[in-house]
Amino acid sequence: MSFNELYVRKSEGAAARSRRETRRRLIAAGTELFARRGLYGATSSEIARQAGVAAGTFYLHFKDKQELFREIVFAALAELRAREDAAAARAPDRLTELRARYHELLRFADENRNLVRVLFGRRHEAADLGEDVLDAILPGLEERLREGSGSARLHPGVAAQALAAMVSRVLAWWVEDPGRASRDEVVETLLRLHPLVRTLERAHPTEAEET
Amino acid sequence: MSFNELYVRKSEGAAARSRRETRRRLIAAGTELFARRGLYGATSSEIARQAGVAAGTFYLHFKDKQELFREIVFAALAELRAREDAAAARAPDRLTELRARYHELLRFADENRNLVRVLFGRRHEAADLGEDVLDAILPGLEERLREGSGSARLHPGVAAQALAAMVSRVLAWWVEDPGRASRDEVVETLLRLHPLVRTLERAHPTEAEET
Amino acid sequence: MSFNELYVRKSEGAAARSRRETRRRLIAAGTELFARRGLYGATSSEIARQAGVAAGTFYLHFKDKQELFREIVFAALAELRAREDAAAARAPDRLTELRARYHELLRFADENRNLVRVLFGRRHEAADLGEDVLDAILPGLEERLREGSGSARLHPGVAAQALAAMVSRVLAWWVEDPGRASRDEVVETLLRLHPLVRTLERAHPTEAEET
Amino acid sequence: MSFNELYVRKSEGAAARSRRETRRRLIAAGTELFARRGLYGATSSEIARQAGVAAGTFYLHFKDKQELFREIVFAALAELRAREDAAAARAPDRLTELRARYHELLRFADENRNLVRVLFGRRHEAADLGEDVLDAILPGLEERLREGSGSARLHPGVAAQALAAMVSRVLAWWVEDPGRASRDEVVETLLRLHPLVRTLERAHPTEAEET
DNA sequence: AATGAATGAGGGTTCATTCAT
DNA sequence: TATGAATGAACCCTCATTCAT
Repeated sequence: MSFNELYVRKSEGAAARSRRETRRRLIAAGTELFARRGLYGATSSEIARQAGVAAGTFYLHFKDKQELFREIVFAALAELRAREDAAAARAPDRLTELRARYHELLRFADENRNLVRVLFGRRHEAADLGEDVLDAILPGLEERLREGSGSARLHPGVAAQALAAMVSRVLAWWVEDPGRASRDEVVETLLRLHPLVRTLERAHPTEAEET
Repeated sequence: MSFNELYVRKSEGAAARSRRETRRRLIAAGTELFARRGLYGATSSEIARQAGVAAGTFYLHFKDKQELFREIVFAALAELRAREDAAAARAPDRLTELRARYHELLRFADENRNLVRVLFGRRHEAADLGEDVLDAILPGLEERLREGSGSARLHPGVAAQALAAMVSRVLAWWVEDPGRASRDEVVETLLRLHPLVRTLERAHPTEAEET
Repeated sequence: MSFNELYVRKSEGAAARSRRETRRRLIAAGTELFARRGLYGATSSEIARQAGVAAGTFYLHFKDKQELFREIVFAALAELRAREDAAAARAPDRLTELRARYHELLRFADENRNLVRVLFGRRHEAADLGEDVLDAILPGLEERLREGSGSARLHPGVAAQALAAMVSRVLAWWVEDPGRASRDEVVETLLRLHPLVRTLERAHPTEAEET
Repeated sequence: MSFNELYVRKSEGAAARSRRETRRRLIAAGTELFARRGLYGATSSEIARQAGVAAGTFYLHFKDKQELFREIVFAALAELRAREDAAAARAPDRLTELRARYHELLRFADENRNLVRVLFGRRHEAADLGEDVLDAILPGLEERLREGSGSARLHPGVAAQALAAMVSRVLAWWVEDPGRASRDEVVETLLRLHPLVRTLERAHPTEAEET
């Protein structure tokens, strides 16, 4: 029995490993192809082929094309958020924190261009998914804006939409050709455009203004 | 001959009028259906049906689905621009001009919700088209930013992307439910977030700041 | 205008005629293939090919495979019923009427072997459809049995099921090879097995019994 | 050697027992799923899963899906026949025997509703199998009818088909909802409809007629 | 110019079956 | 003997587009 068990265990391990590897390759292939051709343009068969597996194998790992897409998007979002939070944790004040977040964001984008294209690029076919992604981001954004906006004439809902769009588009634009602007230029420009930085600038004019 | 000519002319006129009318209806139907279902979701046959013509007629007026889409998008853009310029012409200074432009933009959006959805809504399947649209808008934007940004730490390319994204998204968000914010709130928030207004504010702090 | 109308009319007529013809051929091909391979075994493409049209054309005429199947089955049922009723109308008494119905049924079956195979053959994949077909037949059957059964120990529901099964199977069996029994033999055997004929026989023993 | 032999035997015994158990569970799962979803609707993987084994295991026990289906059907048929014969053995005359057979049949059907659905229910996808099943039943039936029908105007082939269909359909109908008719009602109705009972009734009018 | 029936390539998806472990 | 990941053929169906009328 222990023999059998061992055999079974080993076998399961190999199978499971193979399965995970296949899944990983499907996700990688999906990320690239979705980025290149969009949700509609990419076909499940092509993704499978690029992953080096048969067409049917796709459906052993994902219920349908949408599911792979979701998976890719949310995994990316989660990683991004984690990295941003880690970068933010070390910041002494809010302006520094924001700058750190943006730097991290740019670094992440640079390392995951395909992902950025899928997430924020034109050809935003995320369809229903788009809702979910934004619903996951916007409320927090709005909240922070509401807290921080003070007496300013800023409508938090409007500002949240504006901010989210601004950042996501700049990102998508930048990864298309990072030579267009240095990381610092992008970060500093985004900072200047951030609704709350105006307030921060007032509080610490020397730091933000004197360049 | 002149008789015949007259007849032909008249006949051509009627045919041409009928043709133009068919085209107009196809564009109207396309606008609505693209807005409702997106570029991929809307089918050429459905557009034809909604326009009250046969499926094949579609292709007498447009090379393919993309062409109708282009047509709709650029016609809308042109009208929008004309109205904005008209509104801007009467402004005494740049802040007032910008405010007038935004107000006109919001009015236009309110009157053409479907168009806004097609142009800027999620499900931005404009695909290759998106490039063209933005290429048509962004250079001017960038130019103006370059002129106006003065010594500020703003990268014009980045800021142009940010601005375009900000405005287009806020528009798309607002037309989904105009009750979310008053027209004034939207305009004023967008103004506050505009890269150049910060500079303007500095120049004329009383006007923009004291509310 | 009358010219145009005429043209249009003629054109519509030709198109409509062509359409009807295509539909007719799809139905014919479907009847044969469903009979030969069953609902699952027959493929929409094969039906289209056999009808001499492209695969997609199938779906211009029928929502899906099931719909063609339904169409075939109910059209056949309707025709059968009409012919039976016509045959029955001339009968002076119930036994004669029933005999006439059975004779007409056999004649119909002989002329439409494929249809009989589809309707009653083994490989009864009519699935949900089967319900509808039987629901269309059984209630009337049961009603007549209830009226006619008199004091006999017959449960009308059971007898209705039995009768429907008996007739439909015999039909399917017979058309497989009509040489197995003469039309008269089939009719007379079915008559002898009919629940109500026993009663009738009792009433008029001479007519039904003395052979 | 005898030691070794013993060991091998014991080991084989355990393996064989396990194998038989797996097979038993596949058959049980197959019976249920074929009844619920039909031959096409049930998938080999689903049957394996319900049996608690891996997909591949299915094919260690059965050449293919059809084979399991055959197995189920013929095993059921054999059991049914055995029970019927046992019940019939105690009968003093043919009418009593037939009544006993029918009662046993109903009892069996009630206890094995899934089986009845597989065997005789609509969605008769037994396909080629159907032939075999009926070929196994009908000849005997026909023979008995030939013997018993005496001078009556009954074609034995026709009557055999009719009888088989009648009984199998009534069974399938009844197990769907046994509340539709009592066991006695079903049996008595079937008896009245049996080709030979007419003759029997003539012979023993008191028993069969006077109720 | 308009019609609308027809085309046919191509997509997503399923599932019976195989085979390395 | 059992596992279960993988295969890949096959199917249903959609729709942009063509073309005879």
